[in-house]
Amino acid sequence: MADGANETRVTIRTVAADAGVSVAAVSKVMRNAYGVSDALRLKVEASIEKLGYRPSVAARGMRGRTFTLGVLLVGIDNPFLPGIFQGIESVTEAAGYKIMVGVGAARARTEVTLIEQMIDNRMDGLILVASQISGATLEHYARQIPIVVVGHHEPAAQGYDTINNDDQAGARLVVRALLDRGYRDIAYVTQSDQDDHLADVAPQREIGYRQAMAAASLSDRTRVFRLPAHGLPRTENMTLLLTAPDRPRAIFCWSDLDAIPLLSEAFRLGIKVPEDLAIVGYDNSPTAALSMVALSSVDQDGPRLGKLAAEALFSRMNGRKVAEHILIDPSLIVRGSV
Amino acid sequence: MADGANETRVTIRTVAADAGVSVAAVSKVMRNAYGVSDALRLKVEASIEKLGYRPSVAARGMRGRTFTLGVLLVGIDNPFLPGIFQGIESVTEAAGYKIMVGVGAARARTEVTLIEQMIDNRMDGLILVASQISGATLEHYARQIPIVVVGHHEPAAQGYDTINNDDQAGARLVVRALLDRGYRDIAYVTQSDQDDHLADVAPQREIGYRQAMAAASLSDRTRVFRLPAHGLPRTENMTLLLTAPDRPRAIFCWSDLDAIPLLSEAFRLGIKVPEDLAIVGYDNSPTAALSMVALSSVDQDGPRLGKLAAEALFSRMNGRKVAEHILIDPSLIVRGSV
DNA sequence: CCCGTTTCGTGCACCGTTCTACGTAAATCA
DNA sequence: TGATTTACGTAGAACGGTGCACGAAACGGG
Repeated sequence: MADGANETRVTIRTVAADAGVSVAAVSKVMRNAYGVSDALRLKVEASIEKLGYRPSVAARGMRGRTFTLGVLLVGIDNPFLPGIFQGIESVTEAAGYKIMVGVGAARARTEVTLIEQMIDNRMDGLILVASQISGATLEHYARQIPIVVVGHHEPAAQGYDTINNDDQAGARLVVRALLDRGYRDIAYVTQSDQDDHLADVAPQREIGYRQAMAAASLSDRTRVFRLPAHGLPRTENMTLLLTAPDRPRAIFCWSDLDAIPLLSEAFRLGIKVPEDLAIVGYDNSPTAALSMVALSSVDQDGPRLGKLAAEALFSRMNGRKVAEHILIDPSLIVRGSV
Repeated sequence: MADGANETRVTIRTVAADAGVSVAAVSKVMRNAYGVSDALRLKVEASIEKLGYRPSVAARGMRGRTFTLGVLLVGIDNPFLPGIFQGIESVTEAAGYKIMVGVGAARARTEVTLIEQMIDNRMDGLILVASQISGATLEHYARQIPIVVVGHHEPAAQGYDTINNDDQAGARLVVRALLDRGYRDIAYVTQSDQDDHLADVAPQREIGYRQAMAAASLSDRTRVFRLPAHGLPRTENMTLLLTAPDRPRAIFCWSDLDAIPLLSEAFRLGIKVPEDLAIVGYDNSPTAALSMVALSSVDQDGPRLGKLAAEALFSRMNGRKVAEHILIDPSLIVRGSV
């Protein structure tokens, strides 16, 4: 079976033969290791250039490092991923590391498979973004490969690092901004997932929401709506929420991912924003910034999160054993929706 | 240097020792190769299960296949990628293949590096989505690994397959719909890239636009605006275009990626859509479907494209040598913007 | 009962790297 | 000048699998 394409590959041996040196010498040049004369280096580099030699990552991974990092993303269409990804890249590119991406589809099962896949591919380290995987499972894999987690709160974790924006603080920011503008009837809209960990961002934001409401002595006005995570009923539930007689005066939505459809649905129903209903989201997605959307949203500075994550991973790969848990401050971007 | 995590890995030898058989026997079981008794298989499978053994993709890749496909995406924030990706996954998952993603950032240089990266990682095949790489370069890599290209027209390519929606037809669809509604002063807005291949989708759509205008004897009304590909001047150019005294009456924009910001800018400037200006995009992104955006757009059925691409790749991996070039029909989704 | 086939399991030579250990020649020091 | 270093380059054993070639045992037909 299977070939479909072939052309004998240029290996380290081909180069060694061409340059008239040993395989080990070529290897040394590649890794710019100690004990290589300029003459040898030049000879080998010339052959490499001439033959277009590239070392096999697979083979290399069997002994040394692969200079490749794995990045596991929840999905491909989440608005806050591009920023984080870019932040990661800015660091890894400078360090000469390559990135391989896995797309987890927000299913823990898939994510686990991908992590194993990346370990099996001998990546040097892993960054998990908004992973659904439980803390215990993470500890398990963290024993096999350096791991840094973004968008998943596990402040007591020993084996891996976590980098997050302070979701609770972000939520408090939102509630306080709404209170400042005179809103009292503020509800929180969140996703309800079957396997909902407290570690996920949505529950964290809920905590912040409750804290801020309590601080304003509005605990009794606290209301939380949970949207089903998958399927069509999601939109229907939004419509229900928006057309209910006791519709809240202001909604803080866990993510732009839901805040934007919610806003759209409000628009369709002729509900005026913010005159009839104020809405605030989270993640400050590009769509929120569009002038006809103008959704206020919390910005968690994805590029910075990504950068910190990559740096943490590198320091961990270089031997740091004690876990690091970083929390950065989010900021609220106010637009027409409040 | 570097370890940060370790725990001696379960290898094929560990399993062999545990099951009391040879390494080769375990390998045979893994590959369900010929010549394995049920007794042996059971013994080995029990050990695999017990030890939680997973074969190393890297090691395996040095001789056999890795059962991993590489998918190269232009970027991470392009609205038409999720659909394609999902289509690919639907096929590969069923076939028991894993997917590893590379993100090309729309730079040919980066993309080339990623392709090599994937070849070096011994992926069994590659799907390139909206790649910027030239046909000649693709032929080169296609000799090393089976390749299928999506969103890049190269109908004469010999070494690899192309799967596309008919961009010319999609553009004609748009122009005809606008003509039907009485618009005559129809302009095309495209991105202008330094290395602009005719193979890319934007020039293809331009061809379709010109064809349809010519067919309506409106060649003299044909106008094409080119937005710079990178940097801030992009938005400024949009503003310029929208505030020009001879602003077109209708705009067909090469992609929602630009059509949506354009629409947003029009909104900000108080230009009424469609009363003062009609806009149509391409890719039918989720944002276009929002009720306050309501952008008409061409749908190219990403999931179908992805599915076809994956199927083509499999058939190529199974030995097909003659290239396949598939073109599917796009459809126009009409919304409030025309 | 003998001999040619199958069937099953094993030994071993790869695959393309890395890296330790070692030999040799040149450079440095006393 | 002889004894040490130091610098350079090379063998060769890993790494974790695959898959060919081979031998032994079981099978089956005449």
